[in-house]
Amino acid sequence: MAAALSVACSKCNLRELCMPVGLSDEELGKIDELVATRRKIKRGGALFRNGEPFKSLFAIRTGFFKTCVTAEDGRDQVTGFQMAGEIIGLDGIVNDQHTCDAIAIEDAEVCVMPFDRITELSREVNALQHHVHRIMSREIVREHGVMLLLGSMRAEERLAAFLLNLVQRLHARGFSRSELVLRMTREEMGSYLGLKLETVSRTFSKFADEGIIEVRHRHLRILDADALNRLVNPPPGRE
Amino acid sequence: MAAALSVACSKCNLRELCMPVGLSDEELGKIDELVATRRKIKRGGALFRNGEPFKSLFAIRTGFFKTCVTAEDGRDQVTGFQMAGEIIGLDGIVNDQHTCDAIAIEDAEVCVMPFDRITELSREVNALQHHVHRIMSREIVREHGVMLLLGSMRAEERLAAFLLNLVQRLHARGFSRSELVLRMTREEMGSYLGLKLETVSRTFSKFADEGIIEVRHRHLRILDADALNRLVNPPPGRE
DNA sequence: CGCACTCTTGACGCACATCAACCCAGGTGG
DNA sequence: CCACCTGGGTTGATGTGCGTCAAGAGTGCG
Repeated sequence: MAAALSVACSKCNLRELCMPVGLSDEELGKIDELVATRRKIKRGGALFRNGEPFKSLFAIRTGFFKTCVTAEDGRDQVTGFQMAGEIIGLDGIVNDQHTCDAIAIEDAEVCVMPFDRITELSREVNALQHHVHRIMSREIVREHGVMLLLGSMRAEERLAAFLLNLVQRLHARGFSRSELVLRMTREEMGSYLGLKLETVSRTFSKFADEGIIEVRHRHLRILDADALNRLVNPPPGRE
Repeated sequence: MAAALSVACSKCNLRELCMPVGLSDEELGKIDELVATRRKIKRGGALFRNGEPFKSLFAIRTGFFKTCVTAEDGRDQVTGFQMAGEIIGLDGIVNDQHTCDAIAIEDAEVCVMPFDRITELSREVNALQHHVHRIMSREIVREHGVMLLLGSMRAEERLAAFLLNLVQRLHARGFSRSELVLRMTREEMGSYLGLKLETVSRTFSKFADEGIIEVRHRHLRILDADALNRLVNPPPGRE
């Protein structure tokens, strides 16, 4: 019943990111049956779209996604950027259909995990059950943070928070703590941050002038992470 | 083991709001053991606070809550308003501690559902398992909507969307489709909507001038729901 | 009755949006 | 290999929606 996959979950180097830890050998064996198949998505392609029936969650193996919701009048809002090891598709569970678009912003590959397999297995494997709960809860908490950002931060603070979050996640995947390649356009960042692309661009330039970062197109180097941190959490003294 | 409660879940008139539907008698009996106890919270009191250990989810029986996250520098952001039948506390699951404050904005009573009972029982009762997933997914989708609102709507659109959402939820609980009492202050609405209280007040006045609503303090009557709808989803023709 | 809190309204300022011109890099085809 | 084109990015000038500051009215609780 286990599909012939190039790499089983139990052997995957992203395991600690998307799977529960501390499983017995028997449980690991079961977990390997979670992933039914893999799917490759070209840059610009959709993993799923608003309105499509929900059947599976997806674990990102390689590549980068954005998710966006679209208002009926066409305005849209990027709700998140997802990278390797992250789970995508949770929005579809409530009504058995997806409520946002997931678009690859670079060539990507995902592990397809049929949701009914997940529910079945999480009745047997407690760690998996807890893991599913944690992933959903984490997403809720992340969105709380975005609401704080959108609701009460200024442009510089938003961008600083965004950059810090990005490098932190990349660092957890073995990349540099100070250097990164922006996978998304200024417009996509702006949409996520509730800003226009010109404002994003200007704010980058301002940070660069102040010696906080170095930007060349999509290559970004953080020179003064403390300065960014101070922007996000203004220093004690004025409130 | 079942606590002596005034009203069992199986007999509760809010059952269809917070519990799964279509249970067998046997399952209903089990569900009745979910609620360990009840807790009353006075207006202004906290159900839980950021940093407190997470043990239970709460189903609101009566009253009204707000949840807010607080940045390290004191800025805070209302992330939602919750009413009877809604579940609160999902943010605590990831790290076994709450990451926001839940404050009663009017005298309230909640059903305390220990999370380990929930996980245990949802291994036996598939409908409960699915229900938990749906509740969390619904919260994620709701927050997507808030992000759209905060990221790309103007003040009037935000307030219109907020009012429509409120009456719709109240209507689902048997209240009027056009008349409501605002349980929260202008400042709390503002925080939720990413606006200052003066802007909220002015926008109310503007709506009233235009004959869309009638406001007297916290009593609000919607005179022209279509006008509000048009604000949220601008009519086809200009985009 | 009086105090504290909430709400309203006005005047003014600013952060960000808008509009517009231009640059740059990469891909394509002759 | 170069000319061209297209999409992404930067930067400046100008506009405006909402924030800020301030004064005062209404409401309800002790």
